[in-house]
Amino acid sequence: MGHLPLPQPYSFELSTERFRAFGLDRANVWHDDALHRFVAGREVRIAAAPGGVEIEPWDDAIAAEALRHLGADFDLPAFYAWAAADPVLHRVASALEGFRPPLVPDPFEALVTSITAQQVSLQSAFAIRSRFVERFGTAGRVAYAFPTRERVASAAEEELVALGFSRRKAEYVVGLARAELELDALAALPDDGVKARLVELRGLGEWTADWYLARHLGRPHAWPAGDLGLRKAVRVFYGEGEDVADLGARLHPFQNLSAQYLLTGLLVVAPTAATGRA
DNA sequence: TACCAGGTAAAAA
DNA sequence: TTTTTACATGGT
Repeated sequence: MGHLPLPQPYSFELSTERFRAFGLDRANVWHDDALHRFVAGREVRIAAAPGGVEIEPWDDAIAAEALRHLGADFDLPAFYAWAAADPVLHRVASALEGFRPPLVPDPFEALVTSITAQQVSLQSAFAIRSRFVERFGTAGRVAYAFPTRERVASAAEEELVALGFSRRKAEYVVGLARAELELDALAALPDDGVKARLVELRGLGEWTADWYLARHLGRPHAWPAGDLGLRKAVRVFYGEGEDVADLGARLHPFQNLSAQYLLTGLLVVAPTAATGRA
């Protein structure tokens, strides 16, 4: 067991909202007031602790990956100072002080997670993805290790269809697993380069590439302008007249944090307005 | 029941 | 070149 300090401010409660809001994700299990998932190859339990989190079990590799996973690299004080000039963002950021968007540690997990969420509700996506994780992943005590690329490469598309994947998405996921592209190498490329490589693969479009930049690589300027949830959040917080692409340009250089604050704001700040009837 | 939900590729016009 | 359609599940 180890104590992992995180840059302040940090709210464990707000930062883990995503793991409770949409149903069960077998690879990121909220249980017993803690987040259970595989980090650096081992199943860990991450719980709130003064000034950060406590992690069990503990070693240097786990600590390093957990830091990144928990969003330690985001500069929240700089973001808040900058957001103070925008009344809308200031309101949302103030209500979510200490929210650090978690990053998906594994690139394959990030992409498959996005594919499962294409077009369908997050509730549906979580349900289908959990069945996939249980079928092809490795069971731990509480959580499952997300299926490896190698395991999925050897799967039959028909096996995914049986879990509720559309035939098209089953082809995307197995095709991605079997593709030549070296995912770890993408981290060395600029945003545009990452997107160009990803959208060459069947089933990975601009939306998926944007979320890869935002949720896996943690790139500051990522802005998934086509995302339905983000579009709703912009409508709710900025009003009908606001153009999502224009707003993205205006939110430079904090597009990623802005997008994630607006989306979490839908869950936490304006649950009533989020119905779209406000 | 029908419609919508954190898209994408392929067919049709 | 631009527009339309199919896709599968879960919630309402």
